Amino acid sequence: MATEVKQSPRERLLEAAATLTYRDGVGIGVEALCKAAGVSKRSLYQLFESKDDLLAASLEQRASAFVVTLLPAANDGRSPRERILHVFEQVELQAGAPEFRGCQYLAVQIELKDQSHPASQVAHRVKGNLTAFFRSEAEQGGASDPDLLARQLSLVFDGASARAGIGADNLTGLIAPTVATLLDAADMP
Amino acid sequence: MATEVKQSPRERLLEAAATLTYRDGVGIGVEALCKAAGVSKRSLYQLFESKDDLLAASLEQRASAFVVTLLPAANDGRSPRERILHVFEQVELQAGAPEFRGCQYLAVQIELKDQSHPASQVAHRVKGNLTAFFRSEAEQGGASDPDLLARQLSLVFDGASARAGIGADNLTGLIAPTVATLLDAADMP
DNA sequence: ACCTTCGTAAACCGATCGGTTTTCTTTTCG
DNA sequence: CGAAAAGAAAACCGATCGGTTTACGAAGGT
Repeated sequence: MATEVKQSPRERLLEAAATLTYRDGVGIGVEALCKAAGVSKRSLYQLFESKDDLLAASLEQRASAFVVTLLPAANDGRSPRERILHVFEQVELQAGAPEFRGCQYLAVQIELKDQSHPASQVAHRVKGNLTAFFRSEAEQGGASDPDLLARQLSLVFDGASARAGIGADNLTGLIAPTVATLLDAADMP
Repeated sequence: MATEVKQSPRERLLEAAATLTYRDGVGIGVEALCKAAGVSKRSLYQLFESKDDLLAASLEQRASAFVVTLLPAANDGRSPRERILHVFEQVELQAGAPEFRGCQYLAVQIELKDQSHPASQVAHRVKGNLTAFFRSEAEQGGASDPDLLARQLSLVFDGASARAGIGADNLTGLIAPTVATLLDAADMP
């Protein structure tokens, strides 16, 4: 039983917004968004309050895909250390793709420069969730300072995806040893 | 003897471009730039080819201030380890300022999303210079893998300033132990 | 004093911005 | 089938974009 093959205008708009905003930035015009989604501007403004609202909603929807792609399954048999390393393996994997441009949640916040923008707040929450995941695993794994380790891992996550996104580093042979060093220093087996 | 107290239109434009672009993003209009600089659009386009050219030139000029602020003096008596730590102390210091928005060179590259843009290329070079500084100090300090260490430190630099810039972390108690851990792991005394 | 140079202010250009409205076609459902 | 709702296409709105041009005032050197 397949899920609907046909996407609703709403779904097409959300997908187009996520894709084009990621590629071209939040400055992308609504005209281009509508064209890519095959949806009229009229429909857009019936479904969403504004372009900002659409952007926030598209980030919100992508959040689930974001965690599904990066995070390990809820209770696989692996150790917290392995589960943390899994996240960074995924990052390195994604960074290999030619269209990779870094973490979209970080990019949106940097581009908007307005913490009160609805899309910025969604991005802030998503990033907070990732840090919370790291902290939870750190506690589970008996890290000496779970909070510090979670912040360090988040820092590496953002630094790595940002530098890969701007072409400053290709990450090969970089993330794994860095994360391992931090985990070791936190006495996390 | 003081340098000219009066700034030329060129200098005022470069400063306004750096300041306003950092605060509002590269999407800032030329009208606003001219107004802030107290310079007419006519003069702008006599002094610079285009807005993109002005942006690139302003980043170029700020590059020297960037290194002067962050990097230690050429041959102070300190050890490479201390000289590296000095950079991160400066970052943590800057991040405390309320108007801090992260590294402007990273922000410009993320906002432009175009590696061939003249301003992106300036930013790329500046970032490369910082990595080169780290590598040079790492070699001087006898790090086991100077190239790896330099990439790790650049990653921490960008991750830290980005996360501080978007308000995801205030960096207190984070950078120093992280950098120390990486230096230790590289056997750099 | 004169003329040239430099620079500001402001009008102007076509294009595009986010957003609204009108018109016409397609779909849906009783 | 026929009415009603949905949606696409496109004209339209005022504002603003990057960039050009015109017109006029304030210097500067001789």
